[in-house]
Amino acid sequence: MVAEQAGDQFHSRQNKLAELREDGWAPYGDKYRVTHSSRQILNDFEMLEGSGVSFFGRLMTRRDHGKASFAHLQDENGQIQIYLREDRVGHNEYGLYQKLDIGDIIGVTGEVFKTRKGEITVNVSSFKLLTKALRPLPEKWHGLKDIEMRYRQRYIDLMVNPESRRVFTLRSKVIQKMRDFLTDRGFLEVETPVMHTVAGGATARPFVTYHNTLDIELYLRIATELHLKRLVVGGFEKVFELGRIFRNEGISTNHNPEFTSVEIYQANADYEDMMSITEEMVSSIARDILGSTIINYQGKELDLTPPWPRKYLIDTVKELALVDFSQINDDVSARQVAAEHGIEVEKTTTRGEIIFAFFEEMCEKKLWGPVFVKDYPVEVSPLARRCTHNPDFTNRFEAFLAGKEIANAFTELIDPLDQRERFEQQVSQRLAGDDEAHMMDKDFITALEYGMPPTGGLGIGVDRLVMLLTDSPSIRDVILFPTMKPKE
RNA sequence: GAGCCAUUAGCUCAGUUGGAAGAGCACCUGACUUUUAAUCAGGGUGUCCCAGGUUCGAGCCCUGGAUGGCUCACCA
Repeated sequence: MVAEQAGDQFHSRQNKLAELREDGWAPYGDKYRVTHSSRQILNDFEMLEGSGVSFFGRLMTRRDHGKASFAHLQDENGQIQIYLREDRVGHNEYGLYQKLDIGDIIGVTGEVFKTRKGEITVNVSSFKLLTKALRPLPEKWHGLKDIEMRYRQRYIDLMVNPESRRVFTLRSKVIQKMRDFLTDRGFLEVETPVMHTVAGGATARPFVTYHNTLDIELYLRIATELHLKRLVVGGFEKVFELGRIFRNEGISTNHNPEFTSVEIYQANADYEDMMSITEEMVSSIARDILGSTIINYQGKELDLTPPWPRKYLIDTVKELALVDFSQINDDVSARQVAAEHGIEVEKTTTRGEIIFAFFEEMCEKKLWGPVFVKDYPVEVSPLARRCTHNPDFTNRFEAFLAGKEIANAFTELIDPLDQRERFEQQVSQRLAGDDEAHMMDKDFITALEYGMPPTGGLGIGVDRLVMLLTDSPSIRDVILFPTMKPKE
């Protein structure tokens, strides 16, 4: 026997792989005929005790006792113990078993029983190696803690950290419930382009790409809004799109360059209707998945039970930033107040932008919520309808949960002339150097000129909602493969 | 982009004042037919993130860099 390469479990396993092949075992096998999963065996033990079962899983632990051995096999939903004896499986197969490593995937067949200590176990009559693992698993007791490796090599995280599997299973259920909630209410799920010639629907910097044969630059979408509204123009009265959007901006515990949003549009509706949808959808998802509308996030309680309070943005600023903008009615005095509070302004900054800046900088994080903050300044809401009795503000709201903005919605702006002016305002900001300002979308204006019914629209940040429901502190904990810099 | 922190064995981590690189699990050798963080006997398997520097001597001190985390900035 060749001496082991010192210190290298990878090479040790490669040697075993070669030995297995020499001995005629196939280290990468065909599918195994299974009858049960680990969970089914554990759940139906009363019924299955004494009868034969077949299942497969990854070898996670083993306790060898000479001519017998205990081990745990893990499949998608759990682990179950197996018991092997040489006099049962045969000398040859037991020899194979002794060459197995933790991490290998095997299929087993045997009878269900309970050990002296009371653990449901399968007494193996035969087994088959399905997949040889060449790399060792992280430690069985502490799991994989290295955050960087958990993100970069999520497959290891999923193998050894049940909590991680729970988070992503729950994420999937949240999205499923969202779909059910909307389709049950007559919303039509649609798919609109991911590659845009004009990146619109939000104030954000887009990713730019290039189409060879068309010889044009294309943008990855920063929102689904403008295409969905075109569909409302076209006559679809209730639509939604659940999908990935991309923003070429900073990365933080609340921002990933690609993330998932759901946007919902309903004809002949307004932002009050969108508030109802938001609070009903979020609370019903929590109730269905977590069993309660009162959840815990990072050690604090968050009561999602509807109705959620509604507060005017200007009142929120008055309350939390202690500035009463109802008494400050022109740009000049607003800029003066901003300067007094250390909020940066330029000569052209307007009262509305300053009110919004006060809100973002001094109020948002204090909003544990849930709360709907409503009626935003028109300058920062270029796609929202103006309030009937105050054209400086719009019928827009954002929903805050645990200090995070999770929804943004408005009564949509359907007046094509006003929309054109708003775009022109954005374009002039863009020319002045604001590369996050909106671009002119002429076709969208044309669509509005054909006539869009009064419409309510809503966008929800799915990742942030999943963070709340899974009690995850970072958005990277709820995205399977978060954006990372290459290591080398 | 800035500040702070982290990076040591496959994994989780210790490493004192600058003086011969450690533990547990994993792994390797052997024993063991109901164990379960199995046990028992033996074995340390390492680019101390990278590159320089100071020093008789650097995991430790200094400079620069990489990646990650947190905070801030940025950002619907």
